[in-house]
Amino acid sequence: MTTAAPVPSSRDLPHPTRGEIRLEGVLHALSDPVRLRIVRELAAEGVALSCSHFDLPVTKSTTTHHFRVLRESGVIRQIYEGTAKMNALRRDDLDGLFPGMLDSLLTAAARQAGRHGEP
Amino acid sequence: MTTAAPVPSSRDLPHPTRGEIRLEGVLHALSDPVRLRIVRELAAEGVALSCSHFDLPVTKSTTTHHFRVLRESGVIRQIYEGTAKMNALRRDDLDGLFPGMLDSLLTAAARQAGRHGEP
DNA sequence: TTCATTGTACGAGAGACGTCGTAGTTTGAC
DNA sequence: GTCAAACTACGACGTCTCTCGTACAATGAA
Repeated sequence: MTTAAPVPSSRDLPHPTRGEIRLEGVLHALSDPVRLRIVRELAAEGVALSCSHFDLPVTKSTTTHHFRVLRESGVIRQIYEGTAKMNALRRDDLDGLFPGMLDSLLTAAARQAGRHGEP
Repeated sequence: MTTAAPVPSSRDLPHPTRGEIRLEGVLHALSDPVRLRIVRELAAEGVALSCSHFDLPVTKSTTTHHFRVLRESGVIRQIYEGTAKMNALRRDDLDGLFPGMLDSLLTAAARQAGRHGEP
């Protein structure tokens, strides 16, 4: 194998195109506490993260479900990388469609998290 | 009776306090097309509107349901005024809790509406 | 090949949701 | 007192959602 080529593994997953992303779907995806937490962490890290990186209060089956909801609503992009599945925020698409919305939602989530419990 | 006093009629409805409003609940409330439409219209008019002012593609029972979801999530405030029930956006509370979020959501909704169908 | 890691598929259960229709209550006007 | 208008309550329905457990598939390493 060569060195740096990010060879994408075989199987790939269905994603909505930018034009297919619906505001209602995005809001629904973010209205679940587990998913909102995932998105907050993705935004905070700024890079793609594997599913197993997250320490969520649900089983693996349920985790898979939540990541699928996020993907199908257009919030994240998922690609296989070896045995891991990497998840990245679709920032470009969301910012292109709804300028400023994602950031104000993330800010709102951070404020709420700050008010209650964890900083 | 006197002339201009906005005498509030007897029965009143349960509303969450500002501190009880949860982001997830607000996002869930706005993730339904009918409710998003109601909120957009309330924001556009800027004043309280009666339920019957809206021409929605659902029955009156369902309309009542949607207004209740909006009220219980903290998005709107409802007060009876005679036989009508007036609905107003809780702008102050939402802006206080989540600065800028409501406006960016409304802008996002307007952009999406502009892209598809009606201007 | 064997094995551990990572994640999926499938089915199931409990509950919430969006929708409706019918019957009822409250209010204000006549 | 009567009546129409505005809205609610309640029950029902089909669907979707969140959750889980078990069994399975793909990958990379030993």
